[in-house]
Amino acid sequence: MSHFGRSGPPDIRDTYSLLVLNISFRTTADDLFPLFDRYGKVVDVFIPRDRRTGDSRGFAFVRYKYADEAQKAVDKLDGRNVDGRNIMVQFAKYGPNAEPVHKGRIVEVLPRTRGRSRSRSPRPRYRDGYRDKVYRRRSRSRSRERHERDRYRERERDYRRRSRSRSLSPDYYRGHGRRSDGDRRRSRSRSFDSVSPDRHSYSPRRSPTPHRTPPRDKSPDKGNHGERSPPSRSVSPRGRRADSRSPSPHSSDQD
DNA sequence: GTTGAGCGTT
Repeated sequence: MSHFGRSGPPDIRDTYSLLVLNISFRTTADDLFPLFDRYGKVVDVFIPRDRRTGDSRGFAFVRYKYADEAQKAVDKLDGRNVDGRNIMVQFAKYGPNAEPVHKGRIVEVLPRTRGRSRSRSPRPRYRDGYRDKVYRRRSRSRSRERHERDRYRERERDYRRRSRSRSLSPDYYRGHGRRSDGDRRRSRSRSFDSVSPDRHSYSPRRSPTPHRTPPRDKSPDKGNHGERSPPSRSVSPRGRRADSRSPSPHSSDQD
């Protein structure tokens, strides 16, 4: 993977994750590591990739050991041109396990409310004017949507596979599940039978569709047996020999 | 050969 030869997350006990966006598709973790390691102790650099193609998704996660170094890297590497692309470095908002992240650090969720939980105002953790350069375009690429949907679909598929099939609600089959062709065909046939029973009740021996004239040039057994007729005279009753022959009929008429 | 908003893995 994009790790340092280690499988899975190395250690996220006290690491600060930075989200690096707008990176090139060919930028690897090895390319970002020396760049980010210059501003602090980089614990791990991870670049999510597609499980099918294996291509980078265009963003990476850089985990620092200290918050101050991470902040410095954000302030320094944010907007820096890397591999011909201006990257956007910011603190990760969500952890790998969908856990809330505060300042790049995974917030420890306490099972029990500590005393009285005072409601804190959702003040922006970022400095003023920071999000001004994070705004993106409205339109998105359709190809990305397809990838995202595939990812989610794959994730759902994996979840379904692990989960019990009996737990699936009937609504799932009603919405996504597709009836077999037999049921659908039967349903449609019944509908047609109810609407117009005379339309589709045609005798099999009867041929409502007359056989179209078969190609004459392709049926040698039609009547050409024994008598060979030159295609330049007998055939083509309409008289299109001009096309069959040379574009100069008056010239070849001599022969 | 392409794409370009976003939040992560054995």
